[in-house]
Amino acid sequence: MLKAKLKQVDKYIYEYPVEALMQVPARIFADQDILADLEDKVIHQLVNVASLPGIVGAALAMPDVHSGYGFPIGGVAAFDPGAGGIISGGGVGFDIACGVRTLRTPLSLKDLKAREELLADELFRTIPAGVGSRGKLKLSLKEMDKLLSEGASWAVKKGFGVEEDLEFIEEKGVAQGARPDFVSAKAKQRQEAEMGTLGSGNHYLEVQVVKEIYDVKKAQLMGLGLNQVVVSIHCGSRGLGHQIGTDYMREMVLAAKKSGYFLADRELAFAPIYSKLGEQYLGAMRAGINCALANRQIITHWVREVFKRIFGSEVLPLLYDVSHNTCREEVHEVKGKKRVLFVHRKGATRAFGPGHPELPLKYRPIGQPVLIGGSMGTSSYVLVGTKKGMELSFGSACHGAGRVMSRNQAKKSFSGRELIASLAQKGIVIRGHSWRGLAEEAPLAYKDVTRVVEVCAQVGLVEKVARLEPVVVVKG
DNA sequence: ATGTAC
Repeated sequence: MLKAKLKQVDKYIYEYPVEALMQVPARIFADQDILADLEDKVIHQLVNVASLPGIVGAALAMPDVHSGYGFPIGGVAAFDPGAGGIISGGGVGFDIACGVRTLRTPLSLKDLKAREELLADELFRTIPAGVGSRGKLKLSLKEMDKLLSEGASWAVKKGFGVEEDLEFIEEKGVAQGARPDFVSAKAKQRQEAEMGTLGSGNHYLEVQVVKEIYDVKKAQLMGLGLNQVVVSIHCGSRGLGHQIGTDYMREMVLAAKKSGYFLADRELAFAPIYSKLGEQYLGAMRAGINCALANRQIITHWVREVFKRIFGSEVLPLLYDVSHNTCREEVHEVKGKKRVLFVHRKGATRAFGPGHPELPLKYRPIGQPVLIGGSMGTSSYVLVGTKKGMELSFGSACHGAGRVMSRNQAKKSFSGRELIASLAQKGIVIRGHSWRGLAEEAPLAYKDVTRVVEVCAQVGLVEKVARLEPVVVVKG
């Protein structure tokens, strides 16, 4: 049991000390319950990450951590390119730039006036979702390359959304340095009819109500009030991101064999940031980020059209958009020195503190909005990043509830029909594309998101602003 | 997460 070697270093911080090939310690943000459920495999994966060349500080795990492909989901690791730092496909994940965005509406819960069923039908009809879902757009190769270079900005130019939206997306809606020429033809082919689709698994579109406010001032600044209706979209880069992951993880394994790098786990294959393969993956991954940002932007436009048809609502303003599967070049202060680092966040959200120059002026005084999606039928949270988070976690926080049960296990344990009945009892209207898919997302297959958020808040990585509850859920 | 196996 690797868990036995964990030492508590602070109230909710546990550390696995440096040993063998580790360059830095591993650190887990958790309470007793989360620790009790922690898989040994997670610690093993963290130890592997902590042993990678050029890692800085510590290999980190958020309270929603669970084991993933090579690198834990809920993991954060920063690398110094000048110190031999690496980039790993497994450290980003297959669904590149999977993320959440939240839109404000001018409606309060009572304004829905029992039109939840109609709203659910219209959203379900308008936004394609489900495994292998194909959209209403078919892109030429040339157009695809523009999209991969320009992200959400491409979508806005095409009439999906408004210029103001870009201000409220990380990196202003465009990952710079994207290289569509480093993305395989196969990846582009898979995506040509998938723009503006939600996908499956834990991806969703939810109409939610602000149920609780923890910080009135910050909520006001974000334009959130009690009982207000908002819309959250959780999806990613679909087939394109997955194919980029597949292509480059294979290349990274081959490169290791060729160059004689030691791989503790072939799923955690990597390339030096300063290498041809490292540059290629970075360029392709950034193209994947742009794909996901454009995807959420297109869906946003269709959500707005539905609200306009049903409620006559004007444009629903974008509160913010976060991506939780990325590797980004950022400046961080380490032991009093500013360093350029490549921060992997896999199932972890960027959570920059107040004053950070990357933040839109509107939010700069309070910190970056951090959007946390719950499991199906449970709460979501709006948080903000903190100064302490900049010091403890390279400005990062959790991303959601985190699985405690595999998809297969959940499929065997729960029935989609029963889930819908129990959600209906809570007054939640749900539309899904697959019974089996619904069972995989049963709330009991996940940790309690409230506890996960509480640990992040207690450690000081974030401050709580508001809690949202679903009213209408559309699943893939 | 994923053209739910290459």
